[in-house]
Amino acid sequence: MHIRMNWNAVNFDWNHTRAFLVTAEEGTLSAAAKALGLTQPTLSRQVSALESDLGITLFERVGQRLVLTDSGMELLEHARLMADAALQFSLAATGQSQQIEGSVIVSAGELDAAFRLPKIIAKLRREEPGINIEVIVTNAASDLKRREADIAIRNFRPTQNDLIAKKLGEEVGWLYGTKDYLEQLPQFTDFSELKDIQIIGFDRSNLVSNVLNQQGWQLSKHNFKLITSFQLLQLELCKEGMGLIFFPEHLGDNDPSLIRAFEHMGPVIRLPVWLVCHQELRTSLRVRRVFDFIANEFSQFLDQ
Amino acid sequence: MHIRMNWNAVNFDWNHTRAFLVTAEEGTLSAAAKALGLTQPTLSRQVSALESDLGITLFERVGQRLVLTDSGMELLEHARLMADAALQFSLAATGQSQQIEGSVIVSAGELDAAFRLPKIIAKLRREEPGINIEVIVTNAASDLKRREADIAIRNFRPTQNDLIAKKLGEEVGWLYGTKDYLEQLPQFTDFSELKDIQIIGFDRSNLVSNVLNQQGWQLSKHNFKLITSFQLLQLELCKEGMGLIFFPEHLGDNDPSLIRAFEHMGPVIRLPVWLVCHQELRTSLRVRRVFDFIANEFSQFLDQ
DNA sequence: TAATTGGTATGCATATTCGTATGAACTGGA
DNA sequence: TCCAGTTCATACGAATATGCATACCAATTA
Repeated sequence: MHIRMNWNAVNFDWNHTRAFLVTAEEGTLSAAAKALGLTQPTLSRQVSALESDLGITLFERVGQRLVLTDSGMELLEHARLMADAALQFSLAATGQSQQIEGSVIVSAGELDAAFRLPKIIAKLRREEPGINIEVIVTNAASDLKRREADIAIRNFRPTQNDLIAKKLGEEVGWLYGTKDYLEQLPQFTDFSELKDIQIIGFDRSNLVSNVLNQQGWQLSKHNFKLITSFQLLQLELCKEGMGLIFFPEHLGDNDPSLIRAFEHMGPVIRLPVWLVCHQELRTSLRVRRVFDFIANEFSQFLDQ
Repeated sequence: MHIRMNWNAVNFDWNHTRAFLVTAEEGTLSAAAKALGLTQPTLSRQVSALESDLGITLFERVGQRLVLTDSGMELLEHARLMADAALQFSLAATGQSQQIEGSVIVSAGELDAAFRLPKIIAKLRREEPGINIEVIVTNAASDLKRREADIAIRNFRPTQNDLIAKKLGEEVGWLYGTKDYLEQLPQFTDFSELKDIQIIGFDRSNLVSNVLNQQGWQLSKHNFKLITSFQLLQLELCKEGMGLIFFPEHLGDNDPSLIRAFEHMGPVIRLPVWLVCHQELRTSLRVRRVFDFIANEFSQFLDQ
């Protein structure tokens, strides 16, 4: 028995709802337009049309800014849910897509993006010219659930169970420095004799120093006089002899201007490297191809 | 900190998703078209466009019927969820819409209330049956700030800068009288010969006589033996041949019993007509709707 | 006060989408 | 086999939505 459904309630322009949502989230029509690849007048008219359709004023036009009305705030929640559903739809659609042509978004850190991905992507492009690759370079982990990326390279095991992940190996990290910098360090028998050593840090969090101090170092803020989260700048500062950096083994060893510091103490840290992907995308031929390709190629850079 | 969202994943045509859903649920494009108030070719194209966008075949065109593919069936679930969200959005919207309670209060003068508003309100009621109109008829300007009215028709530019106003045009005012009354007036070459002419006045203020005297008349209290601020009484008294009245052009010309007096001298006065609105225009679509409607309809009565 | 910046709304030419009309393919029954 | 009744796809003129240019407005800066 077929139930005759009533579609009247959903018979409004869903795209206008998206226009409303993105405008509310981005704060301005202009920003929303840029985010959606449309123009500001179009967004303006779409939002107005939605207001007219619903019989509700969603935004107060106060001065140069749009401010959500109470009604608008109420509806924004529902619009978010609708967008979530749309996102799931999109994910599922990409997962169902069996055509190899299309684009895949890969999220990676700066070092991977700069030193390892170029060759991998070049090789992939040669083998699969139909696949376009977009690389998002970020320190923070991209949100795969929000679909900021299809595939991500990460240094921790993913927790969310709707993600599929493959451990590619382990990243071995050493401290590196220039030959000159290391030679001018005092011969030491105790870590306290290295109190003036300079390490170029990531940020003000004590992540690196904590790890090192656990191994007997006695590091404080004194030892991190240069701080940047941009790792390529860290590298160049190190090459200028400004201090040591924390760097992956395969990259550091291949750079003739870098030398392992305190090699006899062994590597500073071993980090797992995971390749992560949304579960829905497992069935996508295209995403799977890129996933497997990166997994295969990446291993050469890692300890197994 | 503001999280920069990625809207690419939801940047497909949501309406096409609805087209797909309804088509799948209804079984045929024709039925879906009827359900959505569209036509079958439109649905056909929207579904095709979605298939093209996603790179997926949603339906197998087998014979006269569309049959869902496996991918289509998979995606149908997600489309349903999206429609559920859309339904909730719609329900919330209509709830919010009805939550804007109270009627729209319009303030107008007697002449506008008696002669011009009836047709406008009737037409508005036909187009917007949900909007109740309350009309406040007053000579004095209603205080919008105290919300004695939402919308007011006025003859002067509003001073309070937080009110929204729109100039509708200009009211052209003449002196009118009955044919009989005008014919019994003496032929005159000088205003002094009209010292017994009767003009039905508004009140004891000299507003009208001042204006006329500036144009060469020599009027005094003698000429205002009948005074009432009730303009409809003025009109009826005039029609009884009791004297002249000061009356808007479009109203006077349309009344067969009235004739312009001293037409060769030109209109007595031109007054601007402003439509002014309470702050609530910003939050209430209904107020805005009435405002725009009156603004549009009123123009026919005025010089631009 | 004037210029600049960053925002929204509007007029207009254009590109896209839609509806009407029509055609083609399939189903079921005479 | 033919016909009536469906259904989906295509062509084309009309309606609609879009983008560009611009007006306009508020806030900030010189």
